[in-house]
Amino acid sequence: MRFSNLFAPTLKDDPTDAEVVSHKLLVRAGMIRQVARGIYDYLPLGLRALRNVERIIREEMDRAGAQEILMPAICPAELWQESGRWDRYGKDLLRLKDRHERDFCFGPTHEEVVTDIVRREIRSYRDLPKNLYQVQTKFRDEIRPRFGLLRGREFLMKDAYSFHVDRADCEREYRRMYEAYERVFSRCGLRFRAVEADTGAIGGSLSHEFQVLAESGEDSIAACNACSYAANVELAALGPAPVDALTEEASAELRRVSTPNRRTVEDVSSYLDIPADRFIKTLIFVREDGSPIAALVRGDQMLSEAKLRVALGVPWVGLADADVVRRVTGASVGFAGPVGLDAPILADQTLEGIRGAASGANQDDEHLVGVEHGRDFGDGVTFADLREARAGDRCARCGEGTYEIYRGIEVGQVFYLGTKYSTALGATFLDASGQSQVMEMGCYGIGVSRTLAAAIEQSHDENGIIWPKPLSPYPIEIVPVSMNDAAVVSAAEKLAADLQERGIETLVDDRDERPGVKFKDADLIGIPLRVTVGKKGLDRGIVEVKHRKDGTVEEVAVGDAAARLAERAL
RNA sequence: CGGGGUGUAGCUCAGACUGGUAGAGCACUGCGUUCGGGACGCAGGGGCCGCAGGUUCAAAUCCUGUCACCCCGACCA
Repeated sequence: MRFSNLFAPTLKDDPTDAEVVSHKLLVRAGMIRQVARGIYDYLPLGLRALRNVERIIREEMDRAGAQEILMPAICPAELWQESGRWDRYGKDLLRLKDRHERDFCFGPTHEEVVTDIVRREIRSYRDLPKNLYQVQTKFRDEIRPRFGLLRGREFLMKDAYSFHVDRADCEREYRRMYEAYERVFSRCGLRFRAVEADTGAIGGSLSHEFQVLAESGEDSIAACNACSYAANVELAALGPAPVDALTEEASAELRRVSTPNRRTVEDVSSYLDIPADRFIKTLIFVREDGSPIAALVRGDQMLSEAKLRVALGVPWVGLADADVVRRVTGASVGFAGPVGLDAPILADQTLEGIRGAASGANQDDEHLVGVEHGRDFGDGVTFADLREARAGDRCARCGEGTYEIYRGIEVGQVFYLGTKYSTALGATFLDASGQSQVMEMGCYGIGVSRTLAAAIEQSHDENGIIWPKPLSPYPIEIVPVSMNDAAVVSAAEKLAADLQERGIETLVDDRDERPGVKFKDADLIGIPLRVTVGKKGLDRGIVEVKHRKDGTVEEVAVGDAAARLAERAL
């Protein structure tokens, strides 16, 4: 490809609306342009890189035995009503009406549609298992799209769904997909970690996320420094042992103290001069049916909603609004406490046996001090692992190591779904004995466009993108230093032709620009190998090969260049 | 949805407080000089100052509304 002909409008300045580096660089390098909030054009270079991610995914999915299909982007409401998600999915679901006023949605995920295909066509255990995948544009009307391709509303996703005769077979496929994902992300040149994950709105009971390690990531993951266990912090298992000896605090008299308008742990802590870890933080939640529940964690800890859901065995909980809080506690938000509270209470296990603690008094502008588990509250309290893991917390899996916390960008997730959708939609088969059985399902997603952005988050410098070789729009860029020097131009063109003969497509910067301009753009665009063809080199019979990654330059004899480059480009 | 911010040339931004001929740098066009890390000179082109109302002799500037985009929060593969 000749640069003079390429549609790659590069920019010198960072666009003001971009915050993270992948967004800035993708725009500056002329690879994407925003069309609307969270919706982007892919220009030629960006699209080529995106296609590379797709290609790797397809190769590994096919290798793992999955089959590609393509489902509609626009899906009829009926299927979503059948699974119950039409009402439950919320505003992320973009709903549309056709000219006949029939309801449709732009598919944010395709469990319903794929399950519908399978229930209509598969009747026998002999037809199972099946793993069907697609690479498709999805739309989720996110509350707050941001970070360019990392959290768009429209995005490219690979989603796969597998169907099985029993759980064991489904778990076998789960492992196969897990391994396929490891290959995909390794081939993309990413540093990543597979972590145990929450199953969220999709449902199911076993799940791993594939997290690309990057400071700009929106997820926090906890990884044990002694064993192989890693999990999203909202789920990372913590042991029952208290992190410090709260129970050794002397028993104290229960007293009521005035705390006018001090609602947060921080406020009350500084007002009463009691450290935050001596507080029992009481959060009121409601379940799907509206029934309230109180969740207790220490004042210096963060409650994990995911862990609370798991402990309750429910798919959803939400923080109660002010009215519910008043009804349950008799006070406004900020003064809830476990003593005398008339609601089921779940408490983090580190609170078991706590003494001399402070908590809300269930009365406006008052707190209690000297609170003691067992003496002042405890009846009907269930202890569970409810808090978010922090750096230094002991790993509950091995009991040896402690957690280190990393930021991650979730680029893929695998789920064991069980029979949630197959039951709702009636995807059944006849087993060997002629009995009707419900299919076991798994689902497996990769954010294709997000993976592209994640690669840049992880691989760039102050001058621009540094593409991992397998993702680069072109393997090699050739830069003739001057277009006015016939020898330079013809050497560059001959090299491009020789490489083309070897099946390697190059980007040749044939623009009549000053060398500095071409070098800057080459760095920005980030192609891994840059061949500089200049008079100085040609006089000595060499061209220069510069590695984008580390800036090293090697001189290669003109005659050997094509062969040498062909080796390196592959 | 709540809080904050910004909309002026393709990009980055001045101008607004104090109303009076719409600006700079980069980019773009032409000519010339230059040519190994974002050159220089000369001459040009390019604007419904987000949109709609209002105030005024006069509005980019003041007022009201509205739309878009960005940030923080709640939410989320």
